[in-house]
Amino acid sequence: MMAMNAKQPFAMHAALQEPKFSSLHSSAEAMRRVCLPAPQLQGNIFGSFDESLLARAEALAAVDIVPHAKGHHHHPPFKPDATFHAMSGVPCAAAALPHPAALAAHPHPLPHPALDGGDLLDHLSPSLAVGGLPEPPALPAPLPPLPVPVGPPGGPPPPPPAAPEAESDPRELEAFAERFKQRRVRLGVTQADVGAALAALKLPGVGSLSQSTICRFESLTLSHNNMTALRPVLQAWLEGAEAAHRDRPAGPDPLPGAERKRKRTSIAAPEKRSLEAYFALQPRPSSEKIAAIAEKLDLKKNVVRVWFCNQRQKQKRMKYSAVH
DNA sequence: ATGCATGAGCC
DNA sequence: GCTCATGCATA
Repeated sequence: MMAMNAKQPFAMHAALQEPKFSSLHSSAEAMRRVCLPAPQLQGNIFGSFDESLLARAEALAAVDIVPHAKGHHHHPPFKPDATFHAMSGVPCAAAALPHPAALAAHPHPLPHPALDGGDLLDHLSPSLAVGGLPEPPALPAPLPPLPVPVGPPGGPPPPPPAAPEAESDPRELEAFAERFKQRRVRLGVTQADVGAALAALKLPGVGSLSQSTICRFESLTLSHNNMTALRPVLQAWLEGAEAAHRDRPAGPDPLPGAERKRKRTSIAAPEKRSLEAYFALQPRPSSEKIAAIAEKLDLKKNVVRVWFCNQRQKQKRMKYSAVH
């Protein structure tokens, strides 16, 4: 018993979600909508081929994707990887950024949609030809090793929270995330520590966060919105932590305590490959289709449903959803 | 560092 | 049922 969720991180759940970047998201949604055939039409198309499509996806997955050649890897004519496809619309954020390091690279199995699926996949690629993007060559240093010890001794320490009307520039966030990590490590603090420490800040509406979230923040694997919301909080912590560090560089070792419970079902590789193939064909399968897939793969329907949700969510992570 | 999951809010 | 922010459990 006891309150397992006695905390309430942000009051920003829905409140902060759409308001600010609604236009961004809307456009993304809009595009998706435009691209997707009408629900009924969808049913039409897939209705007729339903089984053949599923079978295809399966066959696809079964036949396997990577022929692990010795000479070289693989060089698909195009990136079918649905997970990263959305990126094509973000030349500014991802393409123009020479991230020095970090930014976990995800290994990607890449299903092989070099078939009819290609047609279906077409709608996933916006193929947006950005005409005249006012890309300011102003790209400050990739990242200064140690920016500035924000702390004028004796004077009023005005911690600049952020620009009044900050544009939440993706590059700015990237830079901050990286600096944050460096300084955090410098302080000898773990991601988990940071998460826990946030509660002590007693910022309105801010509780603690998990190691996962801190990690994701540092690796920019959060939505742009999420990154933007978290930045001020983490910045506040960082400043406070560095200040405290100047006082007493050593602190007592934190709490160990632990209680485990929850379990995590893991989807086997073959099943995962099938799911990826299905996803490439149809990222938003109907409830019925999900049920069918679940049955074929011998997985619980809910597991499949959640898997699709998570896949979609991945598509929207900062790196490529930071569209403009 | 990430995969699968939960839960809130919206439709 | 979906999206989003987040987290537990794990590779």
